[in-house]
Amino acid sequence: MDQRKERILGAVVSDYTETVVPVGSHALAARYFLELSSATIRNELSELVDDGFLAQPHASAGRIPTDLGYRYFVDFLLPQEIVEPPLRRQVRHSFEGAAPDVEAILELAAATLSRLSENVALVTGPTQSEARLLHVELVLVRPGQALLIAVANGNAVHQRVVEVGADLDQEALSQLANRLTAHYAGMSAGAISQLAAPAGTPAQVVQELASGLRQMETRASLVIHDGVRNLVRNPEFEDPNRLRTVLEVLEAQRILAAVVSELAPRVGLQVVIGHENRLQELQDCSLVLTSYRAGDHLWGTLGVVGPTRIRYGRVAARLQLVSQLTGEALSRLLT
Amino acid sequence: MDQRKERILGAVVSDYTETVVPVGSHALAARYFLELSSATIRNELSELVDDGFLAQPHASAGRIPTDLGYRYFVDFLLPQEIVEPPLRRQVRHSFEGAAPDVEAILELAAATLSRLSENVALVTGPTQSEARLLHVELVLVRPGQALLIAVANGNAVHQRVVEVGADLDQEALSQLANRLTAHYAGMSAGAISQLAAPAGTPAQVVQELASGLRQMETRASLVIHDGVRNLVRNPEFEDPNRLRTVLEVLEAQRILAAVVSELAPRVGLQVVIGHENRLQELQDCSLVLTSYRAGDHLWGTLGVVGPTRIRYGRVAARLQLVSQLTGEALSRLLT
DNA sequence: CTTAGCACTCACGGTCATAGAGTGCTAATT
DNA sequence: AATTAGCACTCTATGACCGTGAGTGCTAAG
Repeated sequence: MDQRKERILGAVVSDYTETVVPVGSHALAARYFLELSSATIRNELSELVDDGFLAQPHASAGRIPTDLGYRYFVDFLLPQEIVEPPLRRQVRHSFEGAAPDVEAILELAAATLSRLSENVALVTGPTQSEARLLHVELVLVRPGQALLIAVANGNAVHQRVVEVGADLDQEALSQLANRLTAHYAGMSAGAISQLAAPAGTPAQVVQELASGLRQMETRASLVIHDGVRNLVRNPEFEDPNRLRTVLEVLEAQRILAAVVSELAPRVGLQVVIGHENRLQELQDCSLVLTSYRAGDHLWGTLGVVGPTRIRYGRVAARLQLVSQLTGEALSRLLT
Repeated sequence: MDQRKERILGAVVSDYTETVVPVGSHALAARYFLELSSATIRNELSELVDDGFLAQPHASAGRIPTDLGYRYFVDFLLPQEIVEPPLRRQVRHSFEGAAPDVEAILELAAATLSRLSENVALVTGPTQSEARLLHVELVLVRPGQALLIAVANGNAVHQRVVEVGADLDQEALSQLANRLTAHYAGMSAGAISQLAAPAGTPAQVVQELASGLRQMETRASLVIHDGVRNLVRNPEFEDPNRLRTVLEVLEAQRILAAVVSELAPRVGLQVVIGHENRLQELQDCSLVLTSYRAGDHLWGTLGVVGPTRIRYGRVAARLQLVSQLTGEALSRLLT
């Protein structure tokens, strides 16, 4: 793969990405290679097809990149784009004005990312490597039932109604909660389930403390998405069946969570192109993923879903901006 | 509007609803009116067009109902459908197995409703006519900052980091929380903001208590939706622009919340057909809305969005089933 | 009031021809 | 040896044309 071939591949990718029209030798010569004739470019194109980087929709059409072509482009030719400073400022500003609430920040991230990427944005909730119990509270809601509130580091709160002895009044519950706080403070889910509970603690309470902490650790099962409206603008999704296939995945929380968590990069950028997706339903799509981090132990995934001809360079730059701002916003809130 | 005309209108609505093909006099005669000739039906159809209940896509095509036609159908001709017992049982069963968590139940409701209606489902969070404070807790997260936790009736919990005096330790915070609980217990947001706070209470805490309660009262601003994948199956949304228009509303939380809360029926069924929608973007859609209630003071809205030729009878029946089960599930959890 | 009959309308689908973009190959050029 | 001009060929997209058939409205008879 010599340099000229790379330039041509790059030109085809850029051009097709913007126009969504198969690009021919003539157009290339005119738009990108004033110094070459269309015949020369034809020869190169022909070889790029042989090598699997390009394809022809039909014999007398221009070329479009294959998934392999995009892969090469992403791995070796990706232009380092930057987010225009005015846009950058504007986005930063909107994150600074975000409501101090985890959900609100995640939603802002999704909305912003879908706007900036002009595609579908995915955001997972923050995952904590190890949630530690800070505080326990029990509030009587009716005889025999109390609302258990567990607070962990990172301001995570878990609540659940539990059964308690019918003879316990609010006074007794508060005392019990204080004992539990003293007993378990600073512990993780594993430690809690191993340590014997203080005398008189209802069984369900301890169970719920541990499982609550575990839930806090894996809020990543929550995947929010935004920007489906952008998807339908792409000519490749004019076919209702294709669109439906993708929508089915996007709306299936579990599947989506599995896909994202399988791919989630701890650091840096992860790009999955078309057929590289394990999920058949996503084989017309590309994913661009990265992670945000808030503090040392808290992190989540941010991603963009679009057609394989998505503008990788631009999307990557904007994704990284949003990831950084999301991390910062959550840090301010949680640590 | 005599009875025969009504029958014909009903037949056109039913037929078009199922086939999505303009229905002609001949087809009507053959399928629904064996005793009448197509010529007679033609005369009636022609009058129904004059009256505004039907329309013709073009001069030599069959008839399709207008919004007014659907309105008449819904108001006077709607068949009382019932949900088939096996389906009913199956749905009831899935609600019985729902996780004891408000969000989980609402999501189950949305998923179920979109499946049963074969359209887009909308669900708002429960609104409380008047939230009353049950319990206050303050947890030190770092010097000068504490996590304020307010518990109201209906197991509603609000949390927020607030600024407190840097000299307060956890001990002092707990005492303060106890005083606040004693001081404000049983009060609504309005009452709290009027009553003077106990000495030594940081200003932000009282403010936050009141605004937290108000937020609990109006969790209706949360509207979740599911089943967009069903939307693209409808031939009327094959046009990407139409689809996009609707998607833009569905993805705009605020707008959607405004639409739903404006229409939300306190009781019974509310149907909005095509142009009856205030929002221009929804003029190709119909909404079918009802409310669910959990206990005496807690209620929310459930709805279906589909094309104007949605099967009103069937959707209404299924919507009411889901509404009932949602209410029951939330009641079990919250009261 | 209903219906048979009839002329008329119009979308739909198929065929056909044309235009134009694009290719691959060959031979000439540098 | 690489590049390019030239040319024949391929294939799609577009638009014109036309027959078919579903459906209508109107009229006159039952």
